[in-house]
Amino acid sequence: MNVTGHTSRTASIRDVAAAANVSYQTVSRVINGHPSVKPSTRERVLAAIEELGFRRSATAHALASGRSRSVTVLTANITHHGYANILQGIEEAARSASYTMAIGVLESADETAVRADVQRAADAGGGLIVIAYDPAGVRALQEVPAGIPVVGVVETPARTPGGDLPWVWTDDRVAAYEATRHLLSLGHETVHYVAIPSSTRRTAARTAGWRAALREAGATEPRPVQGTWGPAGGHTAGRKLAADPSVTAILCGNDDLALGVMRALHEAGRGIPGDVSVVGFDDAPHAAYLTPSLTSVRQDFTGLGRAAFGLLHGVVEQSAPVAPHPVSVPELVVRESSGPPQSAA
Amino acid sequence: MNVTGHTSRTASIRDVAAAANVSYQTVSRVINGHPSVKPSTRERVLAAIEELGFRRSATAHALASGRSRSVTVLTANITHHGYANILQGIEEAARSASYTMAIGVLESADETAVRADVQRAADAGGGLIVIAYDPAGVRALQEVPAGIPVVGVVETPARTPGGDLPWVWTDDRVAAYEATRHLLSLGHETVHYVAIPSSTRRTAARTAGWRAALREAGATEPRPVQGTWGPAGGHTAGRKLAADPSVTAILCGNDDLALGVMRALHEAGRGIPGDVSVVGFDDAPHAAYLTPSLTSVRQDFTGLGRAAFGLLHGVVEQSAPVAPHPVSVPELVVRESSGPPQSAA
DNA sequence: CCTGCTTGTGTGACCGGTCACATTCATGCC
DNA sequence: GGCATGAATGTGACCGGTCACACAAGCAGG
Repeated sequence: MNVTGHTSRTASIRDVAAAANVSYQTVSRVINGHPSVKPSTRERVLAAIEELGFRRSATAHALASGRSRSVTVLTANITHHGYANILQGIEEAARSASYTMAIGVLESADETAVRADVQRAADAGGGLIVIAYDPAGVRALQEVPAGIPVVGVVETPARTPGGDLPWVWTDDRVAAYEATRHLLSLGHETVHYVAIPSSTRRTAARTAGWRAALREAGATEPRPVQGTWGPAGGHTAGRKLAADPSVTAILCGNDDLALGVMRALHEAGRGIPGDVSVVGFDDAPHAAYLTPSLTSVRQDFTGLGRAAFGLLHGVVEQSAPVAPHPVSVPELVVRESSGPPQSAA
Repeated sequence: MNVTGHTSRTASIRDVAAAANVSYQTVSRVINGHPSVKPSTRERVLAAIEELGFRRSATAHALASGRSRSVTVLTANITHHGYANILQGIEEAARSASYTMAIGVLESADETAVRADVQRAADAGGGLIVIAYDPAGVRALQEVPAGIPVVGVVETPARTPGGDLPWVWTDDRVAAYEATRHLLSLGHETVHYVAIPSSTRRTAARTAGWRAALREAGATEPRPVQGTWGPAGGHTAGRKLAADPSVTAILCGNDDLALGVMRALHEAGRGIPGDVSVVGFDDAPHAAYLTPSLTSVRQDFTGLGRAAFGLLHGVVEQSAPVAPHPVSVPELVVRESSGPPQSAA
């Protein structure tokens, strides 16, 4: 509110200086909390600031100081559970560090498109966080020009080619391994897997963990069924699996996929977990409320986002040592959708 | 990639000028596509730009020109279906207008907290879009200082107090009305309602539409049950409703709420839609894949987001006339979760 | 041939801050 | 008393662009 009635335009540092009868530099000192300003002067300046409704321009500050106090997050998606919660975590951490968060959505994995997106993000000036869970993200991470501080949220850490990269991740491999072991230990002969689209064909962490558990148990290794991110993909995959009576246990790359699979099984008249056990991934909010409730692997995406920002902050302020690290250990939450196979029941 | 091997620091307009042997102003003309530059000169400048890897600083551009080409979206949530898809729509539209999208999450509805958030967003310089579906958002919308271009995504348009405000919304009232009529026409005596937290106690559009349909049909009007945004709240509400055998039809403020309600009904041994019909709201991706699949009201949140940006763009460039408007008409999607009451079956 | 307009280009100021350095004045110490 | 020292404040340049205007050259018309 402007009590005096008319605010022509936002007041600048020099306007304040004039009003307080000091130099602009003194005003700068006051707003930056510099110690050597006489208390009486400070008072005067603060009064002028208040009176003129002065607010320091973030743009000018960024230009002059070189520090922009902003992060741009590059991601191929913002609506799915995992992505959205990572964003949430980044925002939380950013806000408490007085940073601003911008978002750039990678619409296509096409090389030139991604390059353009990365450039736009880089032009913004601040640091970058790239969610590299998919081909578009992976490519974006590669495409970031040198010299720009960047942190990657990745599926699997690379085998550190040239030193440590500022990356964060969760241990999906172990998570999938545990989930698969859970099903095997219930007595299932083997476990089928409906995969999320992965960042790179070869190193899908979840697939690897699943496979490792099967191999270790000497179980047969079915071909993973390729899914999408949403329930529709799960439904399609589920229909195929439902047609095969030998299938008694299915691990899904995420909870939406699991939902679609469960629906397909239901439509095919197969009971859960009576005929087929289903396990999801991520423990999205709805997993616990499905009928049957869904056994899943809980992931701390928000914490992952916070960690990503923390790492970036360290890089930018080059205070903290930059070390990549996984965040929390995923935790298996057993619910109604998984049980022993019928023959063993 | 830098083929020459070493990029000291990002080249400025004057570096390019020196390399091309022209004045910085000519470089400025080239990058802005000004017509009166001799083709040969333009070539030379472009070559220099390419060679030095010059990219115009968005910060400096914003400061000097006064236009920042950025939107900041203020919202209390980014993970729920509706909010996330609005963001998605805004981003799409923003990207195609070469705008940048920043997000500020309103953590609390507390007045001073909201004010601080709004200030931070305003300091960024660009336009503002406020999602005012909840108390925090509504307050934020009020708190935006005059002179800053802002568009509100609101639940219900105000009865235009002082002229038209730049707002967008969907017609939730009609949507809830239709959904309620659907249930009544199936033969239900009345319809219970589990509400989402609304922006203001009095003018919840969904509640109003529901109530209008009941009144029109001469049905009794049960007290709406207050829910939250997530399935947990629906579960709590559902337990109460499940305990009342007279309840045969429930309308839920969103699909997550409906999920929780369905779970509670199931736990209480009540069949859907045999004993109780359930209708959701928003038609989230999982609605179609639940068992039973959920009757819901489809909302075009992405389109709403795009419209919001379009309106803001019009305000900022003051080209298009600024008129508030609802976007699409919500559409009822009937699925398995709603049917005639048992007595009528 | 001079005026007048267009095309192509350069100069200086400015956007709203920060930074490095200069200056003034009051002390403290020898 | 003279001088180094630190506190308090001011000055000019600069960050990387844009804007308003000046200016030179080319070509038309009178």
